[in-house]
Amino acid sequence: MTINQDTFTGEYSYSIDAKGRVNIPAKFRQSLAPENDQTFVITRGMDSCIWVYPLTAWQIIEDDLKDLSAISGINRSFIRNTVRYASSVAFDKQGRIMLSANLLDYAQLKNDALIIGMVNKIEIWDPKVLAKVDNQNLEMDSSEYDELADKIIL
Amino acid sequence: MTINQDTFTGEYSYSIDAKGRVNIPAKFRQSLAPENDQTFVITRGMDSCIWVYPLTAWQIIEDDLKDLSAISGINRSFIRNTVRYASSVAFDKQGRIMLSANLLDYAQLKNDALIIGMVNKIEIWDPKVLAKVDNQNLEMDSSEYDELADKIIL
DNA sequence: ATAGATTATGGGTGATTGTGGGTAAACTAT
DNA sequence: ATAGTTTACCCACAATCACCCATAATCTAT
Repeated sequence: MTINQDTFTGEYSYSIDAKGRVNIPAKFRQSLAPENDQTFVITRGMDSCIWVYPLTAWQIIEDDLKDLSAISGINRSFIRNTVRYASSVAFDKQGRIMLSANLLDYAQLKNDALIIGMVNKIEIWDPKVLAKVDNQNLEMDSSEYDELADKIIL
Repeated sequence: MTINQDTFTGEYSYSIDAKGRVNIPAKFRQSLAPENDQTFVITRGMDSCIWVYPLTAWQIIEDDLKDLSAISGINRSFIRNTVRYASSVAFDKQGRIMLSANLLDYAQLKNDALIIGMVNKIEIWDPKVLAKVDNQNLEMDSSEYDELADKIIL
């Protein structure tokens, strides 16, 4: 029934239409807390994908950034790189959000999108790009993986 | 739809016309709090760019500057360089502000401008200048950067 | 199994936005 | 004062976007 709010799990396959719109899975929309006002913040992910945050989760990040003094050059460049590609988007009556050409290009998205719940955020991938990244990860040394396994009991 | 007021994110590409006018992104104009009276304060940034503050935010900075001791040389030069070139500008019916020849020259702006939301302020860059600064930052020592990344969980 | 509700996808249209230019008032410098 | 320059305000247009409706596929509940 009602699981944790603003928490997302599962993988969904959607299409991107000619206008650059993509559907947010109904389950994700339903678990979005009301105070988000049907609004997400989308930005570049650290891999070649798009990150999607609930609005309120992103505002916490912004508040942290506000506390950084702009006198420090490192702070300025950190703020710039974090915020630069972020924008808030409300989903329409059909549950879709619009993706900018910039983000579509960055994530190499064309017609199809894989949408993945990442607990506190959502990732939007091009299927082929994700498959490639998955393969690279398989070849990685698994020691780091084991480290995590100690921390998180499945 | 009402996100945080006086908070800016995202990157936008605009052109500077022959009269030295540049558009403030519609999203930024909308998130500007009404008490600012459609007015920003523009001044030289600490990088080669123009900083744009909501009027009320700038007034707070001025108050803070009053409290800074003038004994410190750093303080004096900071006050001098930030306040010296500051002026308030209201945007016109089309949402544009005028940039003085002095500021255009400082930021090496010609025909194109990248406008970046920096949470509590806005930066106006020449695209090539920003690209160069981005590259310099990549080469910088990243330990301080990692420290920030530890504090602010994305 | 069937009817009703929900969901995914496509398209149309009016409003908004970005950009260019025009004109008259305000200001400068002779 | 006058001529030249700059600024403020106005209108125009093309491109984009937000919002609405339509339809087919899928899910839900009896």
